[in-house]
Amino acid sequence: MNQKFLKPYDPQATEDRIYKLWEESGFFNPDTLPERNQKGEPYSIVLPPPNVTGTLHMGHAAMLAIEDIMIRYKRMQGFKTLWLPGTDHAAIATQSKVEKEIEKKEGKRRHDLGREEFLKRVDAFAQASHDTIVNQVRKMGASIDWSREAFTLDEKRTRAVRTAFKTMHELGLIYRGHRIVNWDPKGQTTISDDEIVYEERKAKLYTFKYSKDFPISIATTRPETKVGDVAVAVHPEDVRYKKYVGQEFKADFAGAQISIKIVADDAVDPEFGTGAVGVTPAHSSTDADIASRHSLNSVQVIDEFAKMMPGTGQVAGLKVGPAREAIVKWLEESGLLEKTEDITQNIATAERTGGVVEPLPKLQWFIAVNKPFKIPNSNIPGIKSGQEVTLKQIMRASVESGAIKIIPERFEKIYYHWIDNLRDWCISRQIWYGHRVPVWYKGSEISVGLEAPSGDGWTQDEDTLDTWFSSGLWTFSTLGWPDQTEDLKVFHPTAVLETGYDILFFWVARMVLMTGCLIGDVPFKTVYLHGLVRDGKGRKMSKSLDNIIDPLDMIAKYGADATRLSLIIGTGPGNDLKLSEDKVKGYKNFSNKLWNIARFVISAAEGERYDREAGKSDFTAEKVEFDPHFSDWTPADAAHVKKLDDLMAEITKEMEEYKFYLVGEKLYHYAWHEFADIILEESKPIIAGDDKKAMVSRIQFLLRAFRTIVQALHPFMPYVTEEMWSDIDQKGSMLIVSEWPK
RNA sequence: GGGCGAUUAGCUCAGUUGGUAGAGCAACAUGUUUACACCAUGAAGGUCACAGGUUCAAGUCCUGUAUCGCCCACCA
Repeated sequence: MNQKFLKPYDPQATEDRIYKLWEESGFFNPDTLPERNQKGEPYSIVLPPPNVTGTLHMGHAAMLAIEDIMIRYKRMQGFKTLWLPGTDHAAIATQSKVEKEIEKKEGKRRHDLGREEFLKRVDAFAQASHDTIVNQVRKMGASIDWSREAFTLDEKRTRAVRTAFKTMHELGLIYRGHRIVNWDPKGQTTISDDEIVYEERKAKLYTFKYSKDFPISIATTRPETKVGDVAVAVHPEDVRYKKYVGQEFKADFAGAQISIKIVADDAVDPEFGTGAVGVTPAHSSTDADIASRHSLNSVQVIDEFAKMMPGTGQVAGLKVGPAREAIVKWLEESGLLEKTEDITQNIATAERTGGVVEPLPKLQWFIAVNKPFKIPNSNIPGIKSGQEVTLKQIMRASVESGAIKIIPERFEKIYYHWIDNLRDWCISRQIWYGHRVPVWYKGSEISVGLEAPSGDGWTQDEDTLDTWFSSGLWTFSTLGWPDQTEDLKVFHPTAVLETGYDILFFWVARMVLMTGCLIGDVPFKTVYLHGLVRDGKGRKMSKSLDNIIDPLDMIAKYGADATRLSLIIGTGPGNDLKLSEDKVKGYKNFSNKLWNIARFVISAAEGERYDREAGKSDFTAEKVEFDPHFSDWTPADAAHVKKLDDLMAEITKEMEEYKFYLVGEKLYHYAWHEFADIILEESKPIIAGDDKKAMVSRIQFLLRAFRTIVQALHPFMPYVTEEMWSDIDQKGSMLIVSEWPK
């Protein structure tokens, strides 16, 4: 017996060595898998690319553990498996992180460095961050194909992004428009609807009239925007105001000359406030909608720095805050203010910077989600090639038809709800780090393409694309699209997308949109959503709470296998997981338990027998070699075999149902409390006894059961199982490609 | 305002189509016996949030309530 079994299992001395063996074996790469897998059906997963903003956290560790389980399980079953890694440039997140760092160290801002120099700095940061991440992914034991690694901002992906932009522009789905966007004055960029976080804040609701002779009072929480009002909207059936509809009034509002038309619109709730709304088309998308229905013009009164623009009377040049106070003061002094109430309202803030979002009219690029277009080709059930559809319909049909299954199912409802509320997606950003909008201008000419048009005088759009635009292409841009590569043919659509439920809209829905539009297919057949990893008390892990558990720390202390198990057991899909260090520690003990089971089983097979009288053991007894076809079981062993077979059938079914938490727990329980506690204990007298048939039968069973346990546990605990395999299976094969026990 | 989820042993969670409540951890007692003290053996621990209903039978199905959590939303 290998002497290593005489000491407790040491993950530190094992894991890096084993990972190297796997990498050298070529089994991470579908092209160099054994014959059996080459002939197997393709099974592919793309890794949700971690942001190159720093290091991986427990959430990433959980994601890696789950995906590695899926891939290793399918690989053992003989599928042609591909798990494709990559990283995400994460545009605004990375840019602001580097910006903060530079400001802290050098006191400079990005404009002090200039676009080119600043981007060099970001690239350097991204590279360093990338290296850290790759190292962490390896430490987790991820059986991932590094030869196909991708980056959302590398050359190939740039070509994919530009091709996607050009194609969607030609289809009429990408357009440039002057529309109300969510402007983040702090980050100085537009953001999408999904990047808004609503915060509940106390506010004051002011009721007032524009002027003494104005017939209707209105209520607002933002008096400063009222210098941009062009109308007052009332409900068409509201008897109080019916008589005024169609009339127009002029007023001097705190020095600003405004003209207000009374319009009737269904969007107005007659029960709220005074039942009349001051319409500010330039600074509210609701109001912009009302304005467009009544052909009203729009007056912008707030600029990109959240300052009042010229022409706004006495508040011109003030920030919105002071401007609000000034207007309220003016209303009071003029005797126009009728009521001030305290209310709580949801205020829109930018997720990234925390800045209060200012709706502004701006010229930006959008993706039209409600515009019908002829889809060139489609494999999506219910949508025919050449049919007129909208992107929303594609997104809905992909899931409704069952072409995509979301686990857990309840997220399907949430997904539909999101689609129903979806508005055109603003994709241009006023930041530097990212894919530059592939559009060139020369005077009034516009060119959309893969590269600058020939000829002088063309300048490229200054803006970059929302990071989710490139992530949306991820399942196929990583496989070589727009080229019709072999990888694309074989591995797309991917089998499963496994990711956190928090990016269902940001990412999953966008992938469905982009893939449906550009490939005419679904990006994946199954979506498996995992939850958040919280601390032992159920709180989010954060720096300020100082409760962060670092995956690398856990791996160093207890090993990657234990860390992985702790992230799998005790949680189902879509549920948050509470993790404490004790939990990880418990599974470290399990690694060692397996180690000692190996020691017992191997030594028994090798003929070690304890001599009670002598008080010591020797290796003089007959050796028993594992026989996969052995059938001469004693009744007791036949019962054990049956039970083991039943267990395997059960867990194989549960693996297919993605119930990894159950499988992990059942294997843990069987190995420890059935196999070790009961079967091993009762084996001791049988092995040492005189009944040779019973002895052989029992040792055959021990070998068989232990091999099965090790194989079935391999997806969950790859390191310790692989390390033991070479001592269990003397043929020199590797566990990673051994056949899943049925 | 709309929607979703959770509530089962001290803690973390299972509980498949309704059929006498299960695991792990922790705690308790005991013990160094021929794998393992990163251990073993043993015992203990639950009005399945609450109230109704359907049923021969409900943790499971229906209705309602409470508490906690999450998501969505252009009541100015």
